[in-house]
Amino acid sequence: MNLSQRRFCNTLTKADVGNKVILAGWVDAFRDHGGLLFIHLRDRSGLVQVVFNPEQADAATCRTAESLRSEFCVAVSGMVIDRTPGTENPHLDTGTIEVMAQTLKVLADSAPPPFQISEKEMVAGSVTATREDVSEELRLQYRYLDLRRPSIRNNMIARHKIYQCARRFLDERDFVEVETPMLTMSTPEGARDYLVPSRVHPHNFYALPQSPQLFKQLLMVGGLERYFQIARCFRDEDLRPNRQPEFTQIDLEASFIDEEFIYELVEELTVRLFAVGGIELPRPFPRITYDEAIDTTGSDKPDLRFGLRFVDVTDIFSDTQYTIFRQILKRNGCIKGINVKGQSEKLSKNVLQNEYAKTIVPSFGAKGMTWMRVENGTLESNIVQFFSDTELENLKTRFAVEEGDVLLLIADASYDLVTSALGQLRLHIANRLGLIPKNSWAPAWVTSFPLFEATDEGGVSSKHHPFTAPDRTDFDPHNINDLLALKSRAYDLVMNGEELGGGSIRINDRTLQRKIFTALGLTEEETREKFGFFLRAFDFGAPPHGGLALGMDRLVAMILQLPSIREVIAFPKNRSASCPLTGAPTPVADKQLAELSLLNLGNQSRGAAAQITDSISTLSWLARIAVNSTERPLIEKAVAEADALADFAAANAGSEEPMRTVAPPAGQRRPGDTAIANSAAAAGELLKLAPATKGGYYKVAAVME
RNA sequence: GGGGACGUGGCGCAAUUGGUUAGCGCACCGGAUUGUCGAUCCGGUGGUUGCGGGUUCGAGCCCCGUCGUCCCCGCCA
Repeated sequence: MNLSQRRFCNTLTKADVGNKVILAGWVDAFRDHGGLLFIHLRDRSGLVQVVFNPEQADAATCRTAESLRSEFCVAVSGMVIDRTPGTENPHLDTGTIEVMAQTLKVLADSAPPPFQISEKEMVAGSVTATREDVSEELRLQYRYLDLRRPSIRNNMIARHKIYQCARRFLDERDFVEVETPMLTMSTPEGARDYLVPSRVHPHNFYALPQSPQLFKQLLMVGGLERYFQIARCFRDEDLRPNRQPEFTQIDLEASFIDEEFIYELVEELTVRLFAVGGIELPRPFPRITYDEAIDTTGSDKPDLRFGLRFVDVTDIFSDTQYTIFRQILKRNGCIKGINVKGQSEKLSKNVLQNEYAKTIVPSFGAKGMTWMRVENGTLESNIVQFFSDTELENLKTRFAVEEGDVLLLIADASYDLVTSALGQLRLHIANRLGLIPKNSWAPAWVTSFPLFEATDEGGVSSKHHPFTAPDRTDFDPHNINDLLALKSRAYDLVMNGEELGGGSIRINDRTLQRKIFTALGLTEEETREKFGFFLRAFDFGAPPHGGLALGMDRLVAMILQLPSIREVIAFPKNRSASCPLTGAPTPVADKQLAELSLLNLGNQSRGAAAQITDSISTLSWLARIAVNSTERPLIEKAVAEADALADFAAANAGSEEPMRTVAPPAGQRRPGDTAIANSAAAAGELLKLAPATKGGYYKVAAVME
């Protein structure tokens, strides 16, 4: 059998009847009727039924066929024939024909798979047929078997088609696909980096890119004008269901363009990508400002598939007698609510008061929730008696209430808290009551983000990244309020309450960039150290440019209407960022560590003195406390004494089990009853050796916090 | 980093709430079976209940620890 001439199972049709074909694939199912024997042969394309009939095939072939088991890899040659009337299988694409086997070759036998690979319900088309629910851990451990399952395999193929669609389109629009380095420089801002130690440069590290951000901007300085890349990105953060430590972005950047160019380009791209999945997106994509999104949905990635928009009712209660509201308003708070139209039957008094007001809404961070139901044309609730007729009438008008409506209000002194809690409540209610229409798609551009957000230390940090252009340049980099009022030329593409991607128009002006770094509290020196190579590029005629990145994993999962991005990634990692298939990450041999200068094996290349020096450097680094030259000999002495004591203890310990503590654990108190401040603290010298300060605070190691 | 849940043959689950020899379905193995397609029928193998301690006459079940997985929050410029 010449396998290179084989046909794909699912491509066989009535037109092939009478032809001899060669097939290869895996045994999906077999049914031995004693003599007559059927198998479903599966390859990448799908299934076809192969029949072994002792009257058609020789005895040896039939004997081999009897030994077949699930997942044996086989090659078959035979004649395509019409199925006898009454034996067609309407649930199989190839159900009107079958292949009468002539020869059979077992290419590889198979151990029983750890879980069922055949998705028989696809064949049966029966509502009662459900695939076994296999734990995802097991699926990932045997991902190569999981990938044989038609649904996962089809996800991979669909992803491929989406990629090719993106490439074709961007090529049409004159974008150049360029690869940027995987081994690059650690950037201090943003998420945690994955670090790669350098063997050639001891104690130096590469970082895996969190995104190609700096490089794609350098490509613009480099005159490529239009760049894209399907780029792998790495972030060492804790995982969430739809987050992976390595993920894929379709990353693009263009010169001499503005926001409108990006909106047009990415809308067209997105529409084409969704069309691959047979989804027609509504156009044009609406735009909503960040402020409006927060004000009406409580989210910067609003789910616009359904209503439940926030209505502000703060002014209605300006003179209220209701104590809770009055106190909140006295503190400059606000009151917002949503009208859940015609759902009072599903939201009983009990559910509203005991579930929502007492449990669910507090879990969203709000202190409480006020609810009112429209019954017989009036507002009913547990606290309605505290409100004046005018207040109630105003509420009815403001929310345009009708019989059966339910009003849910959240009030708090903090605007952010009200919008955040009400936003979560909005989603909770919509999910619970099934208010989100199926098969609906609500793309939107979110624009005019704040450029900065306040940090805990009293400064500001970039909301997007420090290279994002602000909407105006006449700000004072030292005035926090001025900075927080700045908008950025950033934009996010959101769909159905998920962020598909985002980007911005970048800064290409040196002076402005420097001003931004000043605002971020970075000194000239820090800036040079962190971004020197990057800023230098902007001394040489950097063109105006901007771009965007789309999260491909989420995008593909959404197009294929799958809940998890792990279904569209060939070899995903689990929640603890490890790979159940390979076991990565794994320990490595000491020798390997030593070669990377990550471990001192204590060989002849380093003496004992060098080791002490090293451990003091390590301690100093761990504690983030500088050790100056006068202190160093003292600390060396102390460490040496501690080592000696440890050796002495080890030598005299005998067979005693080591103890964690010599004294029973108990609360320890300093003697006396008056507070004593450390004199060094009073003099402001307690942390004078801390190597870095920011916003008037000392930076200390996480272990000290 | 904080909180919650789970862990029982290869897989998915049960075990009347601490009481016989830990059951069931699928898978697997053997046999029967010439039109099945979730084939069917008959028979069979397979478990130190994640691991380590403890309480008890007795632990799958209770307690402590540990490992692993999942969910929520923090985190994710």
